Formats: sequence, C-alpha cells, structure tokens
Amino acid sequence: MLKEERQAYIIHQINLHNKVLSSDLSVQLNVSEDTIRRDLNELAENGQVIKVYGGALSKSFQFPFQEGNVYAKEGKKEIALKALSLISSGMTILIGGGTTMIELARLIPNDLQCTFFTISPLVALELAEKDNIEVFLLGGKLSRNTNIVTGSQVINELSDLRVDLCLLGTNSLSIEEGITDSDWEVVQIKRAMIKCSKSLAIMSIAEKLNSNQKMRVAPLKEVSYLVTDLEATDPRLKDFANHLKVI
Amino acid sequence: MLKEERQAYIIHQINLHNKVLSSDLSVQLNVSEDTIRRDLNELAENGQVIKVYGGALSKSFQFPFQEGNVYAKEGKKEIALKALSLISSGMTILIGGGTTMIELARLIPNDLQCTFFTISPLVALELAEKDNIEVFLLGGKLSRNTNIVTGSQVINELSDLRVDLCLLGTNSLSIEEGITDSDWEVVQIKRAMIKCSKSLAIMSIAEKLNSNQKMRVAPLKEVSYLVTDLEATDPRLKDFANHLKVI
DNA sequence: GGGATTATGCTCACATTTGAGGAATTCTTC
DNA sequence: GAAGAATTCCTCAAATGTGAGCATAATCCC
Repeated sequence: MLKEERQAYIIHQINLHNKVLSSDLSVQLNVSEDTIRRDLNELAENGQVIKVYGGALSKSFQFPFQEGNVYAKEGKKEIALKALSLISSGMTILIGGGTTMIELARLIPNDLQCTFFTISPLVALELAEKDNIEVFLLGGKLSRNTNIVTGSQVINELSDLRVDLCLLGTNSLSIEEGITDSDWEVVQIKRAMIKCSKSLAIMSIAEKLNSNQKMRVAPLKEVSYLVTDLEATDPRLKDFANHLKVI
Repeated sequence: MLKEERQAYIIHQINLHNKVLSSDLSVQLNVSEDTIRRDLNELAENGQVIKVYGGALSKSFQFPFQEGNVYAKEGKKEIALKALSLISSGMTILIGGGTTMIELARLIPNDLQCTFFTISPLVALELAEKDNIEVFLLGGKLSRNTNIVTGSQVINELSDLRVDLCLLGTNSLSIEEGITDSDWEVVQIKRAMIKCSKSLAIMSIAEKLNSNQKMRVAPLKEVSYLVTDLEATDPRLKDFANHLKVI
C-alpha cells in the first residue's frame, strides 16, 4: 500500500469521526504505530489534521472566529494584557463576557495552569484553546444580545462557587455609584459573580469611567482592581486610586 | 509493445484502480521497472498522473485539502434541511454538538418559535441569532476537542429535563449495535440526552452507517428517526427502515 | 548501408520508507 | 506528587525505490 493511500485513508477516517487513534489505525492499516505517527506528523505539518497525544483530530473542529470590527480593540487588548498580571498559575477565576474578556482569553499564555468559570460561551471557547486551562461554562438561558448565559439557574450555580478572582467588564464605573448597568438580567448575574469571589477586577476603557447607568451592581469598595487603557499614574485615575488598586 | 501502448495501459490501470505500483506494472508489461518509471515520469510531466514513491496515483486522487473546509458540508446541509421537517413551533428540543447541528441551527427559520437546550456553545450561539428561539445552554466542563460541555453536572441537569425531541449526530450507527461511540464522556452525555427525550432523531451522513465503535450508546430501537443525505427510499437504508422512520 | 535518434536494461550510489529497540516524555491513577 | 502505563521521539538497520550514466538494440531517415 502506498503511503499516500494510507494518508488518504487517515484523512477520511478523521473527517468521518472527527478523530483517530494511532493504535486503531495501526491495526486497520496493518502497519506499525510508528508509521502511523509519521503519517500523522506529516499531515499535521501540512495543516491537514491536528495531532494530539494518542492520535489526531479533525481540523474543522477548531473554530476560527472572525475578527469583527470591535470598538476600541487596541485599547481593549492593552487592558487585557495588563489584567494578565493579576492571574497566576493555580488560581480559580470567574470571568464575564464581552470583547475585552475575549481578548484576555486569547492572550493567556499556553502554559498557564488555571481553572476558569465563565458565563460566556465565546470566552469559554477561546479559553478551551489553551492546553493547561480547565474551563467550566455555567449553564442557563443564553441572552441574545449579550451572548452570556443568564437566569436563576446561573445565579444558583454561582452561589455554590468560591473563586479567587472575578474579572468583569463594565458599562459604567464611577466613584459615587460604583458599578452600574442598564440591563436587569446582567445586574443580577454580576452581583452573584461578585458575591462568590474573593477579589474583583474591573476592566474598562477610560471612556466608560465616571459615567452612570440606571441600576447599581456594586459599590466601589467591592472593587479590588481597576484595569484601564490609561497609565496607572494618569491624573484621570487619581480619584479611583484612592479607593482601589489601579493597574 | 510500443511505448504508447504501454502508457495507455498504465493510464487505464490507474483509472481502474486509482493507483499503480511500478513493480506490478513491470511484471504485467514484462519490462524493467526502470522503463515503467520512465513512463510514469513522462505521464506525470504531462500532468496525467501523480507520481509517488513506489508507483503513481490517479489525478483525481487529491487530498481533501483546503482547511476550514468542513468535510461533506453539502451532505450535512442537506441532512439539516431534512431534519427541519421534524421541528415545529412550540416544541422543546435538545440538540447535540457537531458540524451538522451547527448547519441545522443556521437553517432554522427566523419565525420558528421553539425552546432549545444544547450542550454545544457553538450551536447555542448560532441559535441565539434567531429572534424567536429560546436557547438554554447546559453548564459543565468544556471538553477541549469536542467543544461540548461534559461532566456529571451536565448529566445532572439533563436528568431534570423532559423534551419533545432530541437531535443527535453520531459517529457510528448500525442495525445490530445501534449508536456507538468511542469517547466515554460523550457516551455518558448522549445516554443522558436520549433518556430525557420523548423521541430521538439521529442525523448522520450515509458513510457513517453500518460502522461500529467501541462503546454502545443506545440500541437501534431507541431511535425514532434517521436523517441521512440519501433518499429515504435508497436501498442502503432499507434495513434501517424496518426499525425506524427514515427521512 | 550508415549515421542519428530513441527506447530499453543494467549497474551503482543514493534516497525513502518502515519497523524495532530503547530513552524520553506525557498521561493516569492512586 | 510519585509510580506506572501509554505514547512519542530518536536512531539504526533492512528493504525497497530512484535517478544517472552507459551500453546495447531497435527504429528512422537520407
């Protein structure tokens, strides 16, 4: 049997079942596992499959997320980068939704070893790309506009949780009112998230500071860290720096 | 024997078998392998065959190359379209993961009014685009490779659920063994999903029929509908049609 | 016929593929 | 987190395939 035939067979099997085991293929094709491994390595080099321990996976299972035109993307990436400094191996982290969080998820180094809980399927999928991250997605009703899970079930699950750090984006943050939001569902979720975390980091572009919305989520004193796209020493952040750690 | 005759014979053999071995041809045509190799080189230069180590392949033998290209996408879309006929307004539906399900989610008409439960964040996000669909995403550990939530928590949530229809893809389906799979986690989840549904539809491209994997998920009698890319009257489906409704 | 062209087979040095043994790595499980 | 199992990587050796050069034979053309 020609090498190419064998590889075509492998591709076919992967397309069919989304994955293959080297050991299975070795039996099916009647060649040594080494040979299969060499085939898999070749196919992986050509980008036709994804090699994993023990076999290979279909490439189409990886989901390429289209880079949309996200508002203030650079600023958000900068925030995400700074927020990384709050995370270290071994931590259990609760993370919200939103584009900033997706950026953060993307920037997480592959060797970081953490457990993440999230209410955002998008963030979850992004985190799942990392080898050493465990991702738990909370279940509930998926809210159409925000793409996060909401509802009493989520609140319920959160009440059983206890995490080291909660990372939240926000629509508005001010000295007087603290975190505010305009969506009742979201407010409920955020409150529950904050409640089960030892510390809270708010990630927000500077523009959103010193603005208020209809509903209060939490007062400023609940916030441990504020991560913005400004220098930590920026005068615009001085008032906040009196109450919490600005990064 | 003339060179042209020989080459014509080679082409013929390749069209017949999609491949040839230099050693075989050398015997069949009673010439040295060198001659065969020279022939193959010529034919390859003219683009009539693809030369590989040890022989040659048919030109039509090209790998399913370009990435992001979901295997058998058209077939899957067709399946998804047919499966739509099982869904009507007011139903509560439990839906699995996989590319076929994503296709189905995409094809759901915007005015359909249903409640969906799913274990796949990708399917959930796709469904969330529809105005009149309520989407509940079950919570649990996100499995890296399959992009579905797994674990005891999911099983637990499923045990509280009662839905009209369960839509599942499968890796293998056969008359004798029913639904089989190779991943223990996935088997557990599928079992739980089947258990809480009044009826079960299996969506699968015909290729996956009559194959078996290591672990049994459910016997064939649990399956109410089989949706494939073949005509419902196709003889290959006849055996299945005796046990369930083929669509 | 004789020279040129082409096809074929042979030898030989070299390249590719494969399997096997053993070390190194990764995963599992307690 | 340490032992043990499974998997992978590395290297070597054997088998097999390849291309180049050369000799020989067949064919063609004048």
